[in-house]
Amino acid sequence: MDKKDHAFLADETVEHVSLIFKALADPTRMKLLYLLSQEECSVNHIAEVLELSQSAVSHQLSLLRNLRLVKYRREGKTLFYSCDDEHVISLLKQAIDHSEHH
Amino acid sequence: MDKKDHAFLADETVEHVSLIFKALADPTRMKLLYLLSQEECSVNHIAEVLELSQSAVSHQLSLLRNLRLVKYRREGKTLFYSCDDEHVISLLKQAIDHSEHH
DNA sequence: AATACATATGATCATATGTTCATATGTTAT
DNA sequence: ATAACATATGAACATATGATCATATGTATT
Repeated sequence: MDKKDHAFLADETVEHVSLIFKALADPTRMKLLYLLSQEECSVNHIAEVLELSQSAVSHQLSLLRNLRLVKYRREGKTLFYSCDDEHVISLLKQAIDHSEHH
Repeated sequence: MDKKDHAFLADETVEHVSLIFKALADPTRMKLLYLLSQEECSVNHIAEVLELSQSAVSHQLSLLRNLRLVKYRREGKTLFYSCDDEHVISLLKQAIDHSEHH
């Protein structure tokens, strides 16, 4: 096929999909999203469960918020985070299933 | 949920899925895999179509080969690469479709 | 065997990424 | 208002990553 005849992806699309996959590709964020796909969590709870510093969790949540992959609600001093993109969770779970079944 | 009660992902699974998503997350590799999902290509053809150096393409193909995401056949001096993991292509196409339709 | 062509590979370098540390912000209770 | 708690944020640092350059390998042709 000639270059000119090719079905190209829009740069915008490539960039956006790249950001989503980068978000999923980091082990910390993957575990974090997987955890949030199971239950709504406070920042401290995430830190405890995943054995990470509060700061590390908060930085990662900031990145995931910017991509609108997570949302939160406040209850007193505590913020409860949850997933905000079912499609991305679906991609993650498909990849996990596939990997687990070789 | 208590930490001990949690459905954890195996480290092995996390690592493997991370490698797959990392492969998909780089714009160059994403375009490369998308191209190969449409047609079998020689290394030089990929380089021309994607406007990359032969070396850059070869390095990326090496990474994709190690992950068994691509395979190749030889015809004389030329190597023809193609996709070797339909499931990963499916993940990529889902992400692209979702991104294109907002 | 010598040359040309297609591809692969190692080293180097600049940039991106994730963590930590210190500190700031926001909320509640006293 | 102050103290205590929960979370966020900026700077600094170490590691990972992707491109390039130079060169090596493998194949076909003469």
